[in-house]
Amino acid sequence: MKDLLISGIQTALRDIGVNDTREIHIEKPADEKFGDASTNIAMVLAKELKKNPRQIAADIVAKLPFRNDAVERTEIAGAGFINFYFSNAFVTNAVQAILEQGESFGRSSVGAGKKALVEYVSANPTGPLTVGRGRGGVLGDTIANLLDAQGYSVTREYYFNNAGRQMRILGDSVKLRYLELCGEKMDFPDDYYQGNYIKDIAQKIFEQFGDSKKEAAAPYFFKEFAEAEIFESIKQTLHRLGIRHDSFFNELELYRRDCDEPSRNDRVIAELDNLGYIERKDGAIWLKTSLLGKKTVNKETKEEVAVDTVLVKSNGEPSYRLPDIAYHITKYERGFDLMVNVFGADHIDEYPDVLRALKALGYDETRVKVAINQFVTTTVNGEVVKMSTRKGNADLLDALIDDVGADATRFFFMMRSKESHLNFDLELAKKQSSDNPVFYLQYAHARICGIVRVAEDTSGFTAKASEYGLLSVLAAKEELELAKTLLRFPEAIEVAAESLEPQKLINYLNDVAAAFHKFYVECRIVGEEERVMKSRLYLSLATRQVLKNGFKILGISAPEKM
RNA sequence: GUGCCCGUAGCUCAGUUGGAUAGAGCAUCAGCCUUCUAAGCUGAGGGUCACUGGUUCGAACCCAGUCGGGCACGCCA
Repeated sequence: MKDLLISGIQTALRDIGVNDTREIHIEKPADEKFGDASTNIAMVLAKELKKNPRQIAADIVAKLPFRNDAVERTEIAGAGFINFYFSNAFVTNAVQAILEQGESFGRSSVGAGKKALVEYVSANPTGPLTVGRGRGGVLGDTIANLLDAQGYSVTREYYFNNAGRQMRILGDSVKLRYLELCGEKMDFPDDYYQGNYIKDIAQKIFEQFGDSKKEAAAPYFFKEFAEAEIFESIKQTLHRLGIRHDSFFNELELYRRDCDEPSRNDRVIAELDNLGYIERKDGAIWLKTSLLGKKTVNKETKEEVAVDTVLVKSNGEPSYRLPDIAYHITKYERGFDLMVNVFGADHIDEYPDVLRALKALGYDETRVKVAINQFVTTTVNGEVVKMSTRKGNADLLDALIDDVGADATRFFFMMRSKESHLNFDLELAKKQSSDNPVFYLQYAHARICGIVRVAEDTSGFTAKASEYGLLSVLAAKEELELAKTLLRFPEAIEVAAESLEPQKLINYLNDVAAAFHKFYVECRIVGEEERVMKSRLYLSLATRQVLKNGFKILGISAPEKM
């Protein structure tokens, strides 16, 4: 529809002598009395044509080429808006198309033939997932679903590191707890992992091996045992939320040297060196981000200074930025056209360095999109609970799912814009289980299922494609309003996918549910004259289809009874 | 101090990328079930869109500055 309007306006513009390919903005007016769609093109042109915008609007309208009957009438209003009113026939025909397309309604082919990689969760296996991680996981999973709906071939990836200092501390923490179980009294350092899960893992080892591991002959035994346990629990938690990954990328891959071949990390250094972006100083290897536009301000002098970034520490170990760069290169090599990274606000300073390096190496860095989500503040009875895996008082994602269920958990994480801090009151979420916002949407779906069941039982209704034409009977205000809302679904997905904001899809589905509930209250279905009843049943079925398709993308269930 | 994010109704937040009278949920108040699910619908009250300037036909949205909150600023990841 939008395309039809735009091409029509372009034709009209040509006819009145405005010849350019400017973007024509079409929007849905806030107030229904201003029609179903409107454009501000006349006001945009007013300045350069030096004419009254209303006059320009009149000129355009006079030349609009709509020969078919999709647009019933066109009006000029306000300062020069051109408002379009769709015909009922156009709207009801489009609803028929929803029923015909079924599960594929809303899907698009704009990403067809393109490969997208979405990286999310990517927590190192040092402990159970926290509530904060859950938000990124849910957002990533849904963004992947959105891109899939846009036609992309999507790979979901989890990037992790099972080496390094953090993992050593993990192994040592488990070992200490284990030795305690073996009856040895010892101090447990503050900077070790304090969580109860450490004790649980130690207990498991003790039950399995008794005190036979006391001497810790294999230095990595505790670390590896703990890693396997924790990874399993992370996957289990993700599974409860319907989050899955197609591939797990181990950071160690980037360090591996096969038969004296340089590692991927080595190659990044060598290539950057060739390009003159490497400097060796103080025993470390630096990326000269000073040449790539990185600046900061000196605290004392308040002058802007260019700064460099360490890639390899003086002890010979790469800093995390080097493997990050190498990792991204594997994404390009694997042929991805779009790479989305979902991570928390604490990584906000990291990715610009990576992008700078990629650009310097000749990669198109605009193919990388970063979706930063702000933190989740968890409160209990109004008091903020701070999260820290190390401290062990973390509010665990699993506990949250136990409390409010998977649907509500997913929904809460997505219902706020990802740039906003999410205020998740655990007590409230528990209590709210009956008037939780997710139920507003699901209730609409369940209601439709109820109506259809009654229609089947009382009048032997079964949906038949040959009867879809009865939708043309629809005429009531609430019916048409609902129908028009349903038609916006493909655009809602597109906007949500492009902005990487699942929340925009939720807002749209809220409109659908609201429009349906209003329709339900005003328009009886079962018991009405047959043609009316059926037209309303088909409208309801189309609504159910849109809700169902939307829920699938959001990863929440579509209950038939509530 | 520097960078990013946020500041909109009593509370939690939307606001279609600069449009028409700024919206929803919760909370408060007043209505709607002998008929398909009242987890719903209708209405009322509630606003200096943090503040000050600027840009223009037009600003919650863009620019500059100020105030307040969060996060990050390491040869940790």
